[in-house]
Amino acid sequence: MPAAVTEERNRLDRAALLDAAETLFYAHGIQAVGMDRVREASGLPLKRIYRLFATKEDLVVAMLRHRDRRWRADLTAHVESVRDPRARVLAVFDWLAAWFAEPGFRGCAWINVHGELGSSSEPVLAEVRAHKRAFHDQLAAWVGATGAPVAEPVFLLAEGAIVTAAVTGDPAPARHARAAVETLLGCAPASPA
Amino acid sequence: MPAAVTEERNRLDRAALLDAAETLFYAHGIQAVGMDRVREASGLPLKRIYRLFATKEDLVVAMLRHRDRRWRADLTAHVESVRDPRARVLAVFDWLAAWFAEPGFRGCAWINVHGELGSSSEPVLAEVRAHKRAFHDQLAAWVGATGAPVAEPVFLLAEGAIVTAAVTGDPAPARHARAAVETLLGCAPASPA
DNA sequence: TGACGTTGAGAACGGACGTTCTCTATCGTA
DNA sequence: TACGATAGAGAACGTCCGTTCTCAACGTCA
Repeated sequence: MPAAVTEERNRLDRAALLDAAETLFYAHGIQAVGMDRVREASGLPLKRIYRLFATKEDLVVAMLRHRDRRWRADLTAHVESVRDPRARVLAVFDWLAAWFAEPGFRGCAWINVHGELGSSSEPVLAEVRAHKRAFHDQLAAWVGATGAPVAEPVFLLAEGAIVTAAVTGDPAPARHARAAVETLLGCAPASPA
Repeated sequence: MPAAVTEERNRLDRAALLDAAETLFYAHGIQAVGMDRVREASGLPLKRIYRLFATKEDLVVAMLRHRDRRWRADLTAHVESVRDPRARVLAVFDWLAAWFAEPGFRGCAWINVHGELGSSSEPVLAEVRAHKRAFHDQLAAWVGATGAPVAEPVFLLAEGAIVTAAVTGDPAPARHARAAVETLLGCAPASPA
């Protein structure tokens, strides 16, 4: 069998596996989902799964990276379809509002996994921090383009809206955060610490 | 044995058990801590534990309620030692900053447990929502006393600061949130949606 | 065609979990 | 002192987990 064909098959199986793992782990948490359910959902034999990822921890890390790429690409596509810098920042919160209203929304996958596993897995913790830093830096760049020095509070409002929408099951926090961001962008306060 | 003595013993054992459970569950998560570790840490025989709480889920719910009482009482004591309404709201974020800097800080116990168990346990979910609503309402009362209609964003900034401090391990979000709250309290915007 | 490396399907393994049971010791009461 | 209910210590039970192993089927190349 040509190596190129094997490679292509691995690529497709990896994608199917990561999609199945993401759906299950996001919906139920990591420890509540056994590898057998991942096998069942992905349609891949357990042996192949373990050849693609040596341990469940490896699969979790890869799943988080997979989700990170898609999540940030979707957000960026939505936000950067807008031209005006202030409107861009507000568009972040419109995107959040739409996300919160999706069926099956269960908050931030990275915050959830951090709450569940804590610091018991160094690679997972690193992945969580990498995602949050990437989101923070991206948001800070969009806020920076408006000239208002309010990147930190805008980030905190986004994070607060995500966890609050998750816990309450109500998408309203996106509206509240958006209104506050409008105020902050318009206030031009002395630069914060 | 007089009933009163038995009652008193149960009360003391319950308190020791809830303290031990809180420490373990907060540090490592719910599913990662077996009942045997709770027994070891509390010094109580397994049989007595199961007479006080019929299932692990019952223990988790009671532990969350126990922590809720202490957490909100500590916060309230700190905040209400201040007189000026605006200073009271800012004192919330000073208290958060001190909490974030404590050794062993691992974020909000209720958000963590929600992320871990999701909606797989109805009683736990209810306890999480009850805590968040109580904190929200308390904070809204303090913000309301300043006359500024910014209860929602102040709450979201607090939540965002808690999760961000937990994930990054850095207490700085408390300062950033505090600075933003000062701005919001001073801005007097048109009342938000 | 025939030998062989690799695969798929699922059983098997070792351990951990929540919960219950056994057995002995203890204590209050007569 | 003798007895019955209760408590403590920990073994035991049934289940589930992550991971590995077995074994039959298959496709590939001499």
